Amino acid sequence: MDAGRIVDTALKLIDEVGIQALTLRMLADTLNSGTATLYRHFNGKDELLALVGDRILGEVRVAPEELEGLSWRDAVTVAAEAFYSTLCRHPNALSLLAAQVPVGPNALRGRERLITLFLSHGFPVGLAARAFTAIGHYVIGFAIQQHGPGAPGPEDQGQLRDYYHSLDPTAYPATTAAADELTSVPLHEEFRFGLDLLLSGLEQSGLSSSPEPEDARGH
Amino acid sequence: MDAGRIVDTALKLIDEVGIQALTLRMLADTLNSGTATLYRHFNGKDELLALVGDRILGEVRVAPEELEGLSWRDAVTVAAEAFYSTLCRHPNALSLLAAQVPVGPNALRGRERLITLFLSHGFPVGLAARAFTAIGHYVIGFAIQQHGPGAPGPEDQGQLRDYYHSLDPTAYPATTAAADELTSVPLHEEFRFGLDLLLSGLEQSGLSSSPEPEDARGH
DNA sequence: ACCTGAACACCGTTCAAGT
DNA sequence: ACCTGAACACCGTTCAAGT
Repeated sequence: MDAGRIVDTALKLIDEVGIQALTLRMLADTLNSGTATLYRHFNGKDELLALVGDRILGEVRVAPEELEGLSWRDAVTVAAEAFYSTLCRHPNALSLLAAQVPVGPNALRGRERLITLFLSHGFPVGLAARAFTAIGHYVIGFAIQQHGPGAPGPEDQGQLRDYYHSLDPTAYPATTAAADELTSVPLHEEFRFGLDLLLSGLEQSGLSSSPEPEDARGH
Repeated sequence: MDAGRIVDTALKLIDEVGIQALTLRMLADTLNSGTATLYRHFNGKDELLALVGDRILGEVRVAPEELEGLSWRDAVTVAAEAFYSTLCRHPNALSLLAAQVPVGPNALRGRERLITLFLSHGFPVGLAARAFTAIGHYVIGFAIQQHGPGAPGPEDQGQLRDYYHSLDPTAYPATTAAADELTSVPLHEEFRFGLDLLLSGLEQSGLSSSPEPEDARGH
């Protein structure tokens, strides 16, 4: 029994039953072992969960060829979309990526690639670092809030709409007026809307300072 | 013993010892009561924690006069800053606001006010709803990732910088080059950077559609 | 009617005892 | 040297028994 198989099994169980329901006994049973054996490979549950978090980041795959010839804006969009769609594949495990600056090997690799992307398109290092932080936080934060445990799934959007509509229109005129718009937009579109806002803002901030608007969109 | 006092005490304990360490026994002891009594007021720990989350949202205070005469961009900035600074006051409780669309009374009040703000400045209802979602998710997502449990506090930024610097510059050229920039920017400034990107993007998206650029900045 | 001591099934973690 | 059964202190939750 190697550490990798334990982490893989833990992620699979979390995907199936949720992170609250994952138990070291359950994990040990699935591996035909005992809980005490797990402690030979990890210092405790927290350390194991951190490795599961990095394991998820390792699933993000963007082939270098995919980004070739793209403008920085299109390239960042492709990378952010790949990141987001990976996170959506593990809604039950998302909370593992909150509440800490990920420093596992896969987190390092992803950070390196995105910062490199900005630098290679002429962003000064300070702007590249802050753009990375803003976009990284946005992607993870959005995924956690829309897909995390307890969040209404696509089929619960209807319930949320009914709830907004059931409010007193005198007390909540704006919310009831926007009820349909708040609940009808597909989550992926909602994600793209905010991402595009960030990138438009970044594009604009570049006009007054340094990053090249060379390599313009659409080829 | 009323429900409000239980929620207040729970939040105080979470602020002090963290959300993982909060125990119903600890909470009951602090209230000079027993755990079974708590179940007379809440269906279980999850329901109690949801109320603590809404209790935090109730701390966000923005006086209507503060927003008077401001451009929509400045008004949204004031509101987002007030929201963010409230969240920063309860770092140990932030995870309560992730992973669900908040629908408590204070969440409703805040949503109503921000959507009203957009509508009153001429945003079409669809754009107002998506702008609300994007900004709300950004504020909460950013706060959780920078201040949540396990996240390095300001004093740990130095440790993170040392860690980035200790990496092999051949394997991680961009990360080591950006190490100082990734760890030296004050968190509040980093928050403002991303918020400004979102608002700039929103401003730009308005130019090609409908929201009035009337009420221009700076008065 | 309202409260609660004591129990229940379960958790993460440890360690002496096995192989 | 590596594994693990059984125990430890603790958790959220329940309910019969108290007032």
